[in-house]
Amino acid sequence: MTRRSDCPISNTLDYVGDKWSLLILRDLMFFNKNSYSELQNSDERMATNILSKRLETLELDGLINKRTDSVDKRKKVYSLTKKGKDMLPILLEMVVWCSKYDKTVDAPKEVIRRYKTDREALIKDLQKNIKS
Amino acid sequence: MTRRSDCPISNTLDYVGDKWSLLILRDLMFFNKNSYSELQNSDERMATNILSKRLETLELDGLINKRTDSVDKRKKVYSLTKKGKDMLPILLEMVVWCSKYDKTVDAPKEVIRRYKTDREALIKDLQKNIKS
DNA sequence: AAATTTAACTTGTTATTTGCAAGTTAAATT
DNA sequence: AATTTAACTTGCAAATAACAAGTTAAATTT
Repeated sequence: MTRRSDCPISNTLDYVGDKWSLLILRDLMFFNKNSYSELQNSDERMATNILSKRLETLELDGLINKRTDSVDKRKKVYSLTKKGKDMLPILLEMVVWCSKYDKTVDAPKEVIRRYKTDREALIKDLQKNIKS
Repeated sequence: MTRRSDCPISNTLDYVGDKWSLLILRDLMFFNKNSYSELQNSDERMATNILSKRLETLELDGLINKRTDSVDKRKKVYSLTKKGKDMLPILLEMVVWCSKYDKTVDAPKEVIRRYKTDREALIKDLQKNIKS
């Protein structure tokens, strides 16, 4: 999307302010998914053409990398760049907000607990565990 | 929007995962705007019918309140609920992320500085300053 | 008190984006 | 050689957003 203003929030939304991009980042971040088919099979069931387009723009925007698997040449491996991994705090805050206001949601309790005591360390830990 | 899954991130996006909602919250949060015309005149220039619809759903979702101004009856006053104010950390993380990766953006330096030293206090301060 | 302005919308209409179903291609497996 | 799998693409319908213009009720000006 074209830049709407000089506001950092607006600008961030120009990157990921659509219905799907942050869910792709979530899957790469928290569920260690890395292939097209894994991404397609998440609970929200994104349409294949939309997934394809989003992956393309996320790559163009430098949030993810795409490479071909060295053993299975059909397979493409998607991974987060540093820029992409650095969106983790945004997603974490969404988890925290939602688990406060919607108790029916599947929030990981251990994450919520650690968030309250040592947020910084939690973020580093979570980022460390992301597959490159 | 209808709930896509039980994921807290997906669910948060079902509230505010469109192009405009978070910008409305931003204006109410950081710029102390409270009227329709003020919201309409932000840099991104949202179309009036879209603004109208978004305000309606944000109110239905319990993120904002709408009341009639006591002196000028034409005027509607929009304000954030606690639930809405609690989205501030999400927006703050967007400011932090974007100012790290796009130096051409108008990020408030004092906020970025305070974020690094005392995030907690900064959030409370910013929330305290929001007009009810 | 009538005419004008203002705030907050609504109503068409067009353009863009999303969603669904089916089809394609190249590589791997049977 | 035939089938399956992974990662897409294509075409079309439905939903959403964008643009321009019009409406309504209250306030202000003349």
